Amino acid sequence: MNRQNLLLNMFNAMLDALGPSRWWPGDTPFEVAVGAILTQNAAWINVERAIGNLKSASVLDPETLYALPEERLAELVRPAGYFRLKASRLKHFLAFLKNECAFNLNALAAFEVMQARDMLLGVKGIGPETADSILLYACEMPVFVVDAYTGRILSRHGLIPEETDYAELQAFFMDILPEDVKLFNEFHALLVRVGKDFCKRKAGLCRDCPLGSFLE
DNA sequence: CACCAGGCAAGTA
DNA sequence: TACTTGCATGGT
Repeated sequence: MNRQNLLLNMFNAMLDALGPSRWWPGDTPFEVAVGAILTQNAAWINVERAIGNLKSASVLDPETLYALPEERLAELVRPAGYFRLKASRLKHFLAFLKNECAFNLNALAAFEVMQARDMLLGVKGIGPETADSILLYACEMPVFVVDAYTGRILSRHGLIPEETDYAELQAFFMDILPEDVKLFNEFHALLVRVGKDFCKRKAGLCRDCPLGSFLE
């Protein structure tokens, strides 16, 4: 079986088992981007609380959040953890949005994907996964998002070495798959769902994985 | 109680 | 370059 069919079969196995995902959760591209920063090393349920706080306070839009004092912002995003750090990162991102995008993420659509990616990576607090999540899920640009689950699932099924880094993992998908936003979106969403429900850090908690018989 | 969750940057050697 | 550490809340 060649590598492309391997990946597509893997995708279909997850899709058959779990159904389509309708991702990323968020009402607007800006909310998606904020969620991408808040979810760094945090449980999504806690990010939902933080976003709920921002909505309740009616501050979840670029201009209002830019003007909000950082201490007040930190207070609102507290449930997401690392709250002072994340308030600072959101402020860096908001300054970028104001200065480079006229407060509108759609401005990134004017650039090539990798150029937009480099711009985001220049923001302090935005690393590869956060940048790619914003590009794919908020801007609908074709980059494959890698996360902790991606490497864990692939290495546990013997497809890659455990120490494979972000760029290599991303290339593993992007060198093979067609450049398709919908495919990249659903593929990553399914990997996260499989990761959450079946592929915990402890290898023992890996029963009934949709990919369990995938490579037998 | 210990461990974990959709990372990232800064410091050390 | 390759490791290590700080950042923090809330669920299991």
